[in-house]
Amino acid sequence: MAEGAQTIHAELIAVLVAVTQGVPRVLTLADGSALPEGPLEPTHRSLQSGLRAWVEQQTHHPLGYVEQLYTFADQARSAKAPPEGRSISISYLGLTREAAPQGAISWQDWYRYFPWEDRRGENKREPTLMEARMREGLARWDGGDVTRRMRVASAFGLDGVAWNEELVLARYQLLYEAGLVHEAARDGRAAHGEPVPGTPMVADHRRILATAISRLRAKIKYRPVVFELLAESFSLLDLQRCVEALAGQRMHKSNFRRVMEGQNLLEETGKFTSGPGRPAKLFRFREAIRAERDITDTRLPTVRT
Amino acid sequence: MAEGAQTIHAELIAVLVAVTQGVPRVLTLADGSALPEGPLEPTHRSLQSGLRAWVEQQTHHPLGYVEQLYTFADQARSAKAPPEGRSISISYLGLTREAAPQGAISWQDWYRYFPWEDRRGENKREPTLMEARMREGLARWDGGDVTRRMRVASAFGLDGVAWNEELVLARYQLLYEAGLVHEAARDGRAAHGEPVPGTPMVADHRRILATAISRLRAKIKYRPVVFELLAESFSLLDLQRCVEALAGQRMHKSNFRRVMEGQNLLEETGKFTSGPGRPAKLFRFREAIRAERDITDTRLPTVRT
DNA sequence: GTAATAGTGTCTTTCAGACAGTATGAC
DNA sequence: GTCATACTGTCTGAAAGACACTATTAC
Repeated sequence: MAEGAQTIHAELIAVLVAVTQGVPRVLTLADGSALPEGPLEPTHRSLQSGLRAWVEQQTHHPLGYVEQLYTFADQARSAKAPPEGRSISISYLGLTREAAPQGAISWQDWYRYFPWEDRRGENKREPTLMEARMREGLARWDGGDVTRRMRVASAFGLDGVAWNEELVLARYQLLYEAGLVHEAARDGRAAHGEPVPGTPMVADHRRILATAISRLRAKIKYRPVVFELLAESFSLLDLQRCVEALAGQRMHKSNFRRVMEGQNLLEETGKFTSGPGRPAKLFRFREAIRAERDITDTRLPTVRT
Repeated sequence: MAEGAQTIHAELIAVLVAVTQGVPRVLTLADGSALPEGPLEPTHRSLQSGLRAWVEQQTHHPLGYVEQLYTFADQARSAKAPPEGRSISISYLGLTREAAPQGAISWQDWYRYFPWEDRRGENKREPTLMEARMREGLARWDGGDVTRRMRVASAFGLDGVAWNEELVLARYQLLYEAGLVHEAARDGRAAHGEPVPGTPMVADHRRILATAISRLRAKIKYRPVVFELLAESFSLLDLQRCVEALAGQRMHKSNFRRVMEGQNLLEETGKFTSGPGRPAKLFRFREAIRAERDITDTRLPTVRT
């Protein structure tokens, strides 16, 4: 390979997630149209510490868990980059608790961008209007092509395939290809129907958010990271509601409890909630687990209500 | 964040994996001391296509499956970078079949770098000399500290914890911290015993390789990518040997078959092997699966012999 | 008492893990 | 026949999944 002497511009993009009262939220610019990003500083020792420093300065809140997501450097992204150069964006997923945002940022319900990913309210299973429109557009796009139809069926859980909550990115990608999200029209793609509900974002930020959600939904199943999103002490139902918020699906109470209690991740605080109804035991996360977060296994049930 | 006007140098690092006759192999420079890497070219449309083009030019072999691994940009890495700038390395995992290497590269058994990760020969379970030395060094390092001892136990499967073959990176990291790999001494770390067997690599290449192995061992369990490593048609035992090579563990034959056959990933070719012993049915990978590689679930048994 | 929320007991089905067996080729 | 390799049948125990039940508070 020859000399690579072009000007390169490197940026960090953060997907910061919190869960507040059963709503998964993501930190965005004030109008909710973009994820926060900033250039990589020469003073930063490493990418991760750079991101941590920057986020904590912006939100005045410590960042519990940080994980690298993906690095993008497509030429297509370079429109906003230095004229003769290339822009590299390194995206991160971070877990926190929500705090009053400082400056030109705000917290948004992430299902605002992906309404079809929230299936917690759908017990009766009569397909919603949105679902109907989505299926129709996708059917028009596949046009009978077997491969396309199979991709749609696997991603959206049709034709006898079960819904898999981790396929957030695959679903967004299909909707984009079928021209059913606003970004597709913006990028000059042919539409195969009315755009599906859901707020668009700048550039490929919505795709990055989809990547983050996919990753987080997969991660909580085998690594104890949910706790970064919860308060110091919490009831088992708080924990369940938090997981359900992330997964976009309801779960069986007794199974959830059985699985959580069998793993020795929690310890009782001895305190209880108050208010109407029977008081709930409060738990905390065992301290040792935090240290071995990357090693310790977790399991979660996959049960729908 | 202020203006980030430093000179940035971006490189691609490839971890190319093939499995040949039960040996997982990785592409390295001729002497096996480093992974192949090259600068990101202005002509490359995207990172992935840049890597693909470069690898296929080097190896004269198409690259089946490519996945981004991790992006590094620590200041510590910048020693070899432009004097006043920063170096960003984007690493990729790629799966191929082995071909005669062209130029200054070669294929190496990956267990050459991680002898402790190959547990296929250990039925009788008397700890090897290497294992004994490793435990001794790690015990000296933990020095009775409970947190350290628990990290070691979880990573290496001691004190009643089961061995988890995915924790390749965690194990390497612990050995590094304990000063038991050559890179630790090179970087000026205190040693807590004789270095463990295993060939060192340049800079943090061995850590990158550990990341790749971890990722691949996890991936084959839930996504059908093993097939990128196999010939066009193969027997079930070929498939099993390939998975065992990657996982570093033996598996039960009948369970393996039951699981593979229950998934509708394979189809019979109608042909058979010849040679001594009963001929084996030859299978091929169903073509539809390749298209939905990223969506289709796989399962593998986790069984030790 | 009722309403509301917390928490438990247990049945069924599925499947991972384990082992022992039979089948078909070369010689 | 022996040896070598391919393939199959079936038992067991631990879970996931599903449902119905009891317990403790506020009012």
